[in-house]
Amino acid sequence: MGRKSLKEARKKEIIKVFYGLAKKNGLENTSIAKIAAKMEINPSLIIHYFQTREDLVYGLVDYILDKYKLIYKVSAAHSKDSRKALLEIIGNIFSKKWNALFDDGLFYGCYAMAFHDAKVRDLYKKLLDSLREMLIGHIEQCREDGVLDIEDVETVADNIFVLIDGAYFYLSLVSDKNEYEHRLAKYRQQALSILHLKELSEVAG
Amino acid sequence: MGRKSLKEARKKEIIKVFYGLAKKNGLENTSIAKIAAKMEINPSLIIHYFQTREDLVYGLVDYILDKYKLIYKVSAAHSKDSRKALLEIIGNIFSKKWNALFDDGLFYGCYAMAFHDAKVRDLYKKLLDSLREMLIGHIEQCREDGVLDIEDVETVADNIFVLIDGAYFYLSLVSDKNEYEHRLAKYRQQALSILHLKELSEVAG
DNA sequence: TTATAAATTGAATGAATGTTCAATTAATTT
DNA sequence: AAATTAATTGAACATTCATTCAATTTATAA
Repeated sequence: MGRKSLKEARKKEIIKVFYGLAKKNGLENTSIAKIAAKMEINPSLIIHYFQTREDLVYGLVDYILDKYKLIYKVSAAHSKDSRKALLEIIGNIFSKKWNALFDDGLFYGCYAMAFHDAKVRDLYKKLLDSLREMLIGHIEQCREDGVLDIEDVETVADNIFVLIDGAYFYLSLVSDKNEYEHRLAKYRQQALSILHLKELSEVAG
Repeated sequence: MGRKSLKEARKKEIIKVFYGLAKKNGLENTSIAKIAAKMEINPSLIIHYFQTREDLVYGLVDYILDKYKLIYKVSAAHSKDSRKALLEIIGNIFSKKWNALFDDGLFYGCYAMAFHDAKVRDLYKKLLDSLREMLIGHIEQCREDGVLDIEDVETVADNIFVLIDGAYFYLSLVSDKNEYEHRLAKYRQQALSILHLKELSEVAG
């Protein structure tokens, strides 16, 4: 009996507001009090759900990494065709839509925490490793299906993986829209070149 | 007349202590008071030299980016031989010594600030662009000297540039020494492959 | 030695921080 | 209706924060 718990839903609400404010003003300028003010609730309610600010930040990191994971999602339509699946992933990764859906500033802000917080470090490490494994899996599948001419799958996957991180890193500073798209296209090309593939025109959406 | 100014030297001292503390505890956990305590001086002295905390942070960013620039330095010995100069740069970049000399955590922490601070953004953008230009210059020189078989210099430079950023990004999370060195070697190999060069055994130090 | 200018201290400020605890309000079950 | 459980508030806490200002110490040149 008693009232039914809103715990999980409420925690997510709080983290979303946290995310929004931190995106605008930076992680270091976003306090519990400010989140509470924005939500028009009492600061102690936030502490009620997350016992400490530290836990709240861990929640944000989870939230951010979950979003990041989406970049590697494959649509059901291509899940049977390994070649199309891989091309979709490459196409997705090097598409400008992430610019709107995902905030790089927070991604790097939280990443910086990994250097003095073991828990954050583990979260990032595990995520990145799982994404790389996923990429290896897709490429391996393509090779088995005979649609990809590659010797060392791991090395190829690794080079693409690093290309992604580096591309995202630099692109975050490019504000000119045309330059942004131009570079994005170049990086995609480079990814395909690493895979020994030509430019993709067949796979759209 | 009057006392001679220690301003610049003192500012640098303060920033070095700032750097040291922020490296250990994170940027967000390093206050003016803590820096002052570590130096056994009065907090107001720090404000005397840097008018606001904001300015102090800008000073730190400058300091960090200056260090980062060193990665691209070419020793005098190789400055006449474009091929050796390029190989030295590649060798330098993908060497583990930066792990000790340079703190990636702060680099990313400050980088995150670029997303909501125009000044920091400009500092990073200008530095990265100048480094890329530098790389283009070296590669272009090699091509002119006929020691490099490359069509599109800018694209090649860009791909290496992005490889560097991506490599640094992921390597920051690799704590196992053997894996670290193994990956580093792989990334260097990939850089040379982009340049259409074989593994370098001739250039040491 | 005296004037000068910079270095440095020390005390004080108000605002914001994260966190606590007890009290109250609002659902849901018996 | 009564009991129960969770949501939420509100007041208070000690700490820390960046910053201020006036006072003092210290070095240098005239």
